[in-house]
Amino acid sequence: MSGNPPSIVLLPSSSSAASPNPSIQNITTHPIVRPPIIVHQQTIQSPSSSSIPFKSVIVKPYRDSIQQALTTSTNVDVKPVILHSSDIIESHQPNKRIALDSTDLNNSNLTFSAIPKSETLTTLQQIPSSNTVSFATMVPQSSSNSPSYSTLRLVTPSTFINPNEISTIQTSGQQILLQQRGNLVITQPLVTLQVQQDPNSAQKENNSNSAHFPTEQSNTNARISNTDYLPVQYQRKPCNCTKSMCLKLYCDCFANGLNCQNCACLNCHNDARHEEERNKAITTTLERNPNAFKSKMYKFANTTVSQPDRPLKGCNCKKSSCHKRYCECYESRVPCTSLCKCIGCKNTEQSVHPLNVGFYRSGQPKTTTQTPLDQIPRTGPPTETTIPNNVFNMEVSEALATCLLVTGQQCEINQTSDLDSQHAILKEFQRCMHQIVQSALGRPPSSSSFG
DNA sequence: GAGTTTGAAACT
DNA sequence: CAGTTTCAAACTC
Repeated sequence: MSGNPPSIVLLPSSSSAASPNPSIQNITTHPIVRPPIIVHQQTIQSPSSSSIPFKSVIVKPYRDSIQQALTTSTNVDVKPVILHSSDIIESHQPNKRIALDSTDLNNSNLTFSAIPKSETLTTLQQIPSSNTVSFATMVPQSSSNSPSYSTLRLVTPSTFINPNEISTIQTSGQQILLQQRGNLVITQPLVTLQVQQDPNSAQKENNSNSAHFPTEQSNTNARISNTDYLPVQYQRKPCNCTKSMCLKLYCDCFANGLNCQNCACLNCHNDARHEEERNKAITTTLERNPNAFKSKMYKFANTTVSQPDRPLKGCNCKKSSCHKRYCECYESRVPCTSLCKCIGCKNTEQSVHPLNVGFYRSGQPKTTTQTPLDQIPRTGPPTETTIPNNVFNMEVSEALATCLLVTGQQCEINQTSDLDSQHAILKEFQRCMHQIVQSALGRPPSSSSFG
């Protein structure tokens, strides 16, 4: 498509009046979906710069991030979406995923920007990039006049990119989904928007909005297509509810604050078509359980102060020894705590996944060979010299490994010498570690580069 | 794939 | 609040 890139303007969900411009479809945000969660913000220079280091690490766990996005306070402005009539929205392809490597991130226009509280508008734009691959860019609208904007820190990039799958904005009935679903960006629940049709042309059911934002594709990008390389825990499991209409917490989709998509459920009301009913159910559920839709298990280990990321409840297992996925603690890969009422528990700090061992270690190093990390005191809240014990969870470990793999692959592609490759990987490791620690300390990572 | 087991959520 | 029922997922065969 030629002309201006399509843009989506997020406006408060309350201002759902039809646009005065008849050529514009009005779309309001999903009532419970908040703006993209910003784990850390970084002010960077103009998005036109191709040297922006977009690749970063989100320390927050996937689930927690989503839930925080869904339940976070409303003090950030949310604006409805405005689609230009000329915009084309691609039909929804639920399992479509996109993964990008660091080159793509560094060379593309892909950024996810924070909406500073002072900002009133945020624009979601799709900008054709110089290499003919389009990415979604979400920038404060004022950025056109401003030399800087805030950037959402992205989870580390995954390995491959399939140019055929670079369609960043999709619809599912009344939903627009931004689906960069590598293990780098968890945007779907964060930028799930509900379409509200122009009243003049509204039909009772919004079925198959088949337009799509055009996606320029590069045939020169010969990377491997693979939609299923994501770790299982990053992939959304379709629910199979038959009786709950997917409006009870039994339904994982509902419990995670997501609409059902590509699920095998029967009589599903957990979708945009039943928004009213769904909202009612959410209200009811929250009345009954104010902690619903929040992460139950995630916690900062070894901290005594109450904080939002501590587990909100414990499990109640009797027969599984807390070693089956029935156990929510086990499934969340956290050891059972004093909050649990389980019997015969074997899900202790000593028995968690090896990759999480460092995570729940209670100050006793496993070996006598201490690393500098081992010497970091592990009690109390994070300070200048300490970090929370749960920094190196599975997600972060995998993200770190992926970063290093990507770096290695790039060296291979560039036919870098072994020595230089080693150097590059070490530098990447250093950079990741720095970011992880910075994130753990609750600071925006420094923008200075290591190289 | 069907049936059973399990534990969370819902209900009383 | 405690006991029971319902539910969907995990598990077993």
